[in-house]
Amino acid sequence: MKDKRQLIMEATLFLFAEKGYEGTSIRDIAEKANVNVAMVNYYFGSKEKLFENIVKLKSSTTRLQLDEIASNKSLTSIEKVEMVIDSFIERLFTHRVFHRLIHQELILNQREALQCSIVDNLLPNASIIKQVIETGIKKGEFKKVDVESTIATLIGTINQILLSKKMCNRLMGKPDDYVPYEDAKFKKRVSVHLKQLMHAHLSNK
Amino acid sequence: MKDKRQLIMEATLFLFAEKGYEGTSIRDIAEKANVNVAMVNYYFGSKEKLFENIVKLKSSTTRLQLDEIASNKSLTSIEKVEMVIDSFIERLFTHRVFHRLIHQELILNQREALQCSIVDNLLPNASIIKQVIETGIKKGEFKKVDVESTIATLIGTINQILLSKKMCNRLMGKPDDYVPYEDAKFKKRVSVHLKQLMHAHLSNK
DNA sequence: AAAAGTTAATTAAACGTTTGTTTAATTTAA
DNA sequence: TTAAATTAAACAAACGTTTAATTAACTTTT
Repeated sequence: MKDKRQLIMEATLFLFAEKGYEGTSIRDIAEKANVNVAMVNYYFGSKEKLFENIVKLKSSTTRLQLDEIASNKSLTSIEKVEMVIDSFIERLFTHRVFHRLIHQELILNQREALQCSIVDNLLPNASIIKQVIETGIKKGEFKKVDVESTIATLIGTINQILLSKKMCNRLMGKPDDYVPYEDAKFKKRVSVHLKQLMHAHLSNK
Repeated sequence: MKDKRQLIMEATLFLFAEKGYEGTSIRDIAEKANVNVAMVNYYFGSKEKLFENIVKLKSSTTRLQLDEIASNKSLTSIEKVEMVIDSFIERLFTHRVFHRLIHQELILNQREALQCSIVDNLLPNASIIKQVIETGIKKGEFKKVDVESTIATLIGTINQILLSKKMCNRLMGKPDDYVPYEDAKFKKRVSVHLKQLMHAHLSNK
């Protein structure tokens, strides 16, 4: 049987992403994790500390793939961008529950400290892409685009698709009960779109 | 002196967008609007109905400009896209507080009915853009792109910039206390980026 | 190996607040 | 005089958290 700490964190992650921080009660969490209410405060001290624990744990595993791509010297800039796109899509789609949770916190302006730690954890990823694009521009492989806005487009497109299932399905012409995030075809579609988009936007053919 | 109904709705809009639905109490609202707690339920019946009232009121004023652009026959498709971009940026930047609020609701999966009415109100705008792009493709002015994904890029880019000030500033290389949304230069920057992007992505030069 | 002792894990119940909402009384306006 | 607007106070329910008692899991001692 699983560690209760872990059971609680998994249940919390799921419920927070589904119903938000304020919308989820400790009793909800305890029920979902099949533990006594008191266990949550026993292991984590408080609801807010439980939240911080989850964010820290989940954030610690990030950023490895991106670094690898950026530092690979046998790739052209556009190849790197394409790999970054696939890496991003794969990562965000897989961790979409957590992704939705941290974006709820970003949109909300409460819990300043937590928001800072989220931004600090997300930004290095953006910086790697930034570096890739800037290098491409210096080498003359890319046009002189607005690098920061281009990153906003990359991340924003994926977020637009990822953060609201209902909106995504309606926008992409799918039925309401369709679950796009587990469909490999759908992932491929987003990947192809972003690669075409970035190629047209960046490449100095 | 202003109508109390309106005072309550304005205070609610501000607080909901700032602290979320669950994070805002009726007492918070009453204090901000300088009215008695009982006034909220007296005028609106319940917290949830108050929410619905705000969404309906704010949504009713949408969609007029976009229709005008789409049906203007003296414009080329790319000109229409450019005008849609500016119209979108202007609109979302101006109503960014409300915009943040409804996106909180979209990301959360509670309050199904409210989510539906939000999607129903946002989607027609997307459909107009869709129609513009599809017409451009049929006329041969545009490449055969993934129309739905292209719209996700358009909206997603603006959302990425609009929904979190902290993330926006860090991403765009601005100091933390900078307020991008009231800076005309910043709006211009986003507009220029999106137009360049869409031109490269769509145009069949 | 059994018993006793010690710590950790787990529980049901209660704590004091805060929540959205309602009541019943009072003031204001028509 | 009548209806609408406004108020302070109270309502029950739900909240995060704590308590005090009990069980389980190890250690140590015999």
